[in-house]
Amino acid sequence: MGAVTASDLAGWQLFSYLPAGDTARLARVATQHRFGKGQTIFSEGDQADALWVLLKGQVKIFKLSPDGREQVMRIVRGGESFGEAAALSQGDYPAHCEAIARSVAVRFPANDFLALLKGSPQLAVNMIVALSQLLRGFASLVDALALREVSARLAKYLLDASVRAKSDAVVLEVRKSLLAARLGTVSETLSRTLRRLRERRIVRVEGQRIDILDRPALQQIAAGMRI
Amino acid sequence: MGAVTASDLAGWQLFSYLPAGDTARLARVATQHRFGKGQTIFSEGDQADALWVLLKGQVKIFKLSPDGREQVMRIVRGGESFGEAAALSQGDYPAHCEAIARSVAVRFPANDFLALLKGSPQLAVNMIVALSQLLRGFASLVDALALREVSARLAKYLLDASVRAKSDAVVLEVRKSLLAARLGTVSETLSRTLRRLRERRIVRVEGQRIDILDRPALQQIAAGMRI
DNA sequence: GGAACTCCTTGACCTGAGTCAACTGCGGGA
DNA sequence: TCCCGCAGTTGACTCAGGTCAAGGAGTTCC
Repeated sequence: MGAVTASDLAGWQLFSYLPAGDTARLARVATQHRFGKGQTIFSEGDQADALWVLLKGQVKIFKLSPDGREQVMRIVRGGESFGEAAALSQGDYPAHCEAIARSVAVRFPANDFLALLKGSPQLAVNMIVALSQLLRGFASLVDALALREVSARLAKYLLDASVRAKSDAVVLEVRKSLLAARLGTVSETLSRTLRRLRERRIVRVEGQRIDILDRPALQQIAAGMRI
Repeated sequence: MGAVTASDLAGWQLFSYLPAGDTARLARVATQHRFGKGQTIFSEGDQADALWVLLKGQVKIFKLSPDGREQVMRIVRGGESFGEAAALSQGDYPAHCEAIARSVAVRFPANDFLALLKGSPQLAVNMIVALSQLLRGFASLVDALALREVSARLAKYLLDASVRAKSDAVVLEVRKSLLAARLGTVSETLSRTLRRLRERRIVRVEGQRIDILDRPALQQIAAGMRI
C-alpha cells in the first residue's frame, strides 16, 4: 500500500478531461496496492467499500457454481476500473476478484468517491460511460451464454481479439483454461472446439498463438452456423 | 406522442431529489408515447438515439438466437428507465424491446439527456445508481445462465418474487412462456420443472398463482441441490 | 538431469435440457 | 352457445457439452 499522485491518475479513461483540482482530490483519497499472481483482491459477498482502478497487470472477476465451476465475467486490463457497480450501489461485491498476474491497483474508498462524484460532473459522466460500456459487455455475455454454442462464442472471441490486435495472428491474453471459463465452458470442450477449427483449416494453433486462416468461415460460425 | 409536464416525472427513481429547474428542463425535451401489446419499441441494431422511462405498462428487453430462441434480459416495470446504457454510450441498441402490455413511455433524446447530465450532478448520480443496479442484475443473470440449472433458477426466481410480494403467494407478472425465456429456458422445460416442484409438495400451482409450501426446500434447490 | 508441477489434449461416457409432436383446456368473439 | 386459437402440458427422442480418467508436453526447482 502506498500513496498516489495526481500524475498516476492522468491518462486513465475514467479520469479523462478532469480539471486538475478533481484529479488532486481523487489522488488524496486513493491508495496503491500490489497483488501477486493468484492473490485475492476481494471475494463475493464482501462489503463493497471501495472502487478500484487497475494500473498494471491483469485481474479476473468471476463467479463460482455450487460445485466449483468458474464463470469469468470480466478480465480487467490496465487502465480499467473494477468493482464500480458494487461500490456505487453500496452493497456487497457480487463476484470474486483475483489477480491473474502481478498487478498494481489503486483503491478509492466508496464514500469518498461518491462524494467526489457529486462535485465533479465530468467524473460522473465518465463513470456513466464506463458503466454503460460494461453493461454492453454483460449483455453480449448473456447473449453468448444463453443463445450461442461454444463454437460460436469461440469464433466471436477470436474475431474480436483479432480486431483488437489488428492482425490475423491472435495471442491469447490468458491461459486456455481461463479462456474456457470466460467463454462459459470447460477446458476440455474448448480444446475439442479448437481442434475442430484446426481440422477444418480455419485456424492454426501454436500454444498461445492462434492464426486465423479462414476469416469468412469464422464469421459464419460466429453467426450460428453449425460445424 | 404527447407533451410531458414536470409533474409527470416526479416520483420516478431516476429523477428523485432533483431541483425543480432540472425537472423542468427534462420535461421540455421529453415526449410521451403509447404502445399496444406486442408493439416494438426499438430493435437490436437501431441507432440508440433515446433513453426511455416507462410510466405505465410492461416492456421486455430481449435477444434472439440465430434460430429464433428468445432470451429475455430484463422485464421493465413502471417507473424504470430502459435503453440507458445504449443511449449513453452512443451506439446501437444491443437488444430488442417490445411492449408486453399496453404501455406509456417517456422518451428523452440521447443528446439532450447527456447535456442535462453534465449540468445536473444529482441526475448523474441517480443515473449511476440505476446503471449499477442494472449491472448487478445482469451479473446475477450471467451467474444463473452459466452456473445454475433450470430448477435452481426457477427456485431463486420464486423466492425473489415472494420477497417482493411479501407473501408466500406469488402471482407471476408474466405468462409462463415469457418466464421461461427470462430464465433462459423454454416453456416445456419450465413446465416440467414446475411439475417436479409440485409433485414434491414444494409449491402449489394454480394458473398464474404459485404458493410456496416448503420454503427451506426451495432455498436448498436455489443453492444448487439436485431434485 | 530428473522430479514434480501445471496446463493441455484426447477418449469414453452420461445427462440436462432442447426439439418435435400431440393433446388439453381455458378464454374471447360472433 | 359454440368455435377457434393460444397457452400450457406431456411424452419420446436427440444431442451439446460437462465429467471422469488417462496420458503427454512444457516449465520450474532442486
